[in-house]
Amino acid sequence: MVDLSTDSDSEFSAEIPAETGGLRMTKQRQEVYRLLLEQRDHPTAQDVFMRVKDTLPHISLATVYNTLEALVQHGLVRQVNFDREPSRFCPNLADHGHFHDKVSGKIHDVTFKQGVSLADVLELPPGAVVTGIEITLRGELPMEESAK
Amino acid sequence: MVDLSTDSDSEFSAEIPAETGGLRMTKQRQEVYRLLLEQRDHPTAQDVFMRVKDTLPHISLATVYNTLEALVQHGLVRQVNFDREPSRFCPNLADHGHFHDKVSGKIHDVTFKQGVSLADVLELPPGAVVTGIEITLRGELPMEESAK
DNA sequence: ACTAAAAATTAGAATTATTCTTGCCTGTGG
DNA sequence: CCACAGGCAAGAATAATTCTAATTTTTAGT
Repeated sequence: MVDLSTDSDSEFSAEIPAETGGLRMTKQRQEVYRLLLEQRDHPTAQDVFMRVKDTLPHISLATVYNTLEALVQHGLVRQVNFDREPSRFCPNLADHGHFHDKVSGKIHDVTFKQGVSLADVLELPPGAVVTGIEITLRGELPMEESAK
Repeated sequence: MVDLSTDSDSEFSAEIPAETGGLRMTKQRQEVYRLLLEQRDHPTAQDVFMRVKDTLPHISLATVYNTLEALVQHGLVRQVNFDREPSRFCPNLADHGHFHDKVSGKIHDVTFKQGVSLADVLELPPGAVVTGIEITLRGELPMEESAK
């Protein structure tokens, strides 16, 4: 317990770190987030659960779900869905889509070419305000590439 | 699957109608398919179930699921997913994406502008062979338009 | 430090969309 | 008529996720 000054006027303690989007960083959230940043292979909640147990053996699956939701709400992580498969989680915040390789089962991030905007490509309903985009590609990669 | 005739000569019975992609058309399948073609508002399996009961009161939900799956397998209908919501079904076979209006809850088909190909826009992994694309937009439409 | 209030965690129950199982029915060909 | 294949219905089973209730941890005030 660090004893903070009991001084009356005083500056307030550090504002919530912008980096975490105002999310209180508990052990569990730190570990889950760190793990997502470290292994960027788009794990499911189950995957995260199994991995995080190495460092936090007592964590519960519910906490993993709660944590992932909190990270998503606070904009630190994106939730990605393929058909009806379990959701996957991705710490890449840049605008991007996902290529799902049928052969290896791996998912690759796919960025947009410079200078193109989706509006250039799609016949949007007039007046539409787009707040979110999701692009999913399915296909195959030659072996050498999918081993990447 | 389809049993090809083992007969030596003989004409074959009428070829499977191309229109149905080789799917045997029962009452249930006809109704479900007709309904999808008629009300193109991207219904869920539940929606279809409720609607089709008007004409086939004894149909079961399992049959609706089976039928929708069969229609999808045979390429007559597309299955569309938004996040983890129940799947929706869409008889529009042309390449298109979906715009999900938060306000009205309605889903609008979004076609590609002429002459653009996704490969022009995305930084695909080298060698990638794309077999399927899914584009989902989320946002809002001004009132007049969403009433359309 | 002491305490009350707020937020997070946990374990397990509940929910929900979907799939599976089992038995019955129907249409077709021999 | 009989056998067989495919379809259908009803309900059970499954799987991902969410909810509930109880406990623990953190925060803030004094």
